[in-house]
Amino acid sequence: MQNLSKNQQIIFDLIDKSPEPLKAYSILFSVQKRGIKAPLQVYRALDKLVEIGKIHKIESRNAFIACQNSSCQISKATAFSICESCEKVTEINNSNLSKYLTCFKDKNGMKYNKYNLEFFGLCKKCVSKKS
Amino acid sequence: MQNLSKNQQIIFDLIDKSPEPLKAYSILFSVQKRGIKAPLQVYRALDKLVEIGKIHKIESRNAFIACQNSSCQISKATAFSICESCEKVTEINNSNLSKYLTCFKDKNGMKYNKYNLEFFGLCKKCVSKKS
DNA sequence: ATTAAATTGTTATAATATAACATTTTGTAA
DNA sequence: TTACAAAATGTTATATTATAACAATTTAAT
Repeated sequence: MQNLSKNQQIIFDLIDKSPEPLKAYSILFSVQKRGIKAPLQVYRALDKLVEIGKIHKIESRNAFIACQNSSCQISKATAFSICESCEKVTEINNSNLSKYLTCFKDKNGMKYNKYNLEFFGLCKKCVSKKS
Repeated sequence: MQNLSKNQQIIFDLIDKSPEPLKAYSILFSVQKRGIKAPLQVYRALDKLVEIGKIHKIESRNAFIACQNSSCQISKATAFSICESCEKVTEINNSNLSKYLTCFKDKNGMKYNKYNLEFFGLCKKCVSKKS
């Protein structure tokens, strides 16, 4: 596995340390003190980090999270749980699920090589708050 | 089920007739002749149509498609196949899959009430073109 | 008729993302 | 060790997607 470039490393470190998904412009704001001044610098690093599987994009939130599974692998099978109250996002690492979806074949005869799944609901904490 | 308002109906008809997912600003362009002039008018109709389950948002594409299943139900369990070559999007209606995902429970103890799944790959046509 | 909820109209602006072009750095093979 | 290609960077401008805020109108149920 290749090493990260300077900008990629700066941005990966930030995302990796964050307890919550980060948005591109919030990343931009955070790394301006480190010399990254333009949106495109952020987006290019994000694209690369996604491509090599170090981070994932949470599509429904336009935000990025560090990979929690095997941090160097290209990610073709991603699943997340998202709390609609506190917005906590967790990567799901469940071999039964990934096996089921990787092997899934629909009647349309399409050959899948990738999937992304997002579950929505209330996390434990938020469920108990509401009761 | 309630009737659609004027703007909602105009925009739903457009999406429903389209063979491919439509983006908000392309919708705006198409309906300007019918008196809808501002982005917000489009987004408000889209929000409502999504809420009542007449259309779905394809999150990875920021585009909207008419529901192919039971067009009046609130959609809490959506799955799509997306061809990465021709961008054709099809709603997957597979009871085994929806049953599996609706019942899925992860070890985090979170209570899911909704999911969205997007499969990516090559459709039949595009697979044969490449060979 | 009254009234609350939903919808519409409108202007402005926020948030997300890419185009285009020039330069520099990095890895690798002659 | 130089030369070369690929990757990464820097920069300005702009495209695309989405919402805020406020006023007016329509709809549907009393």
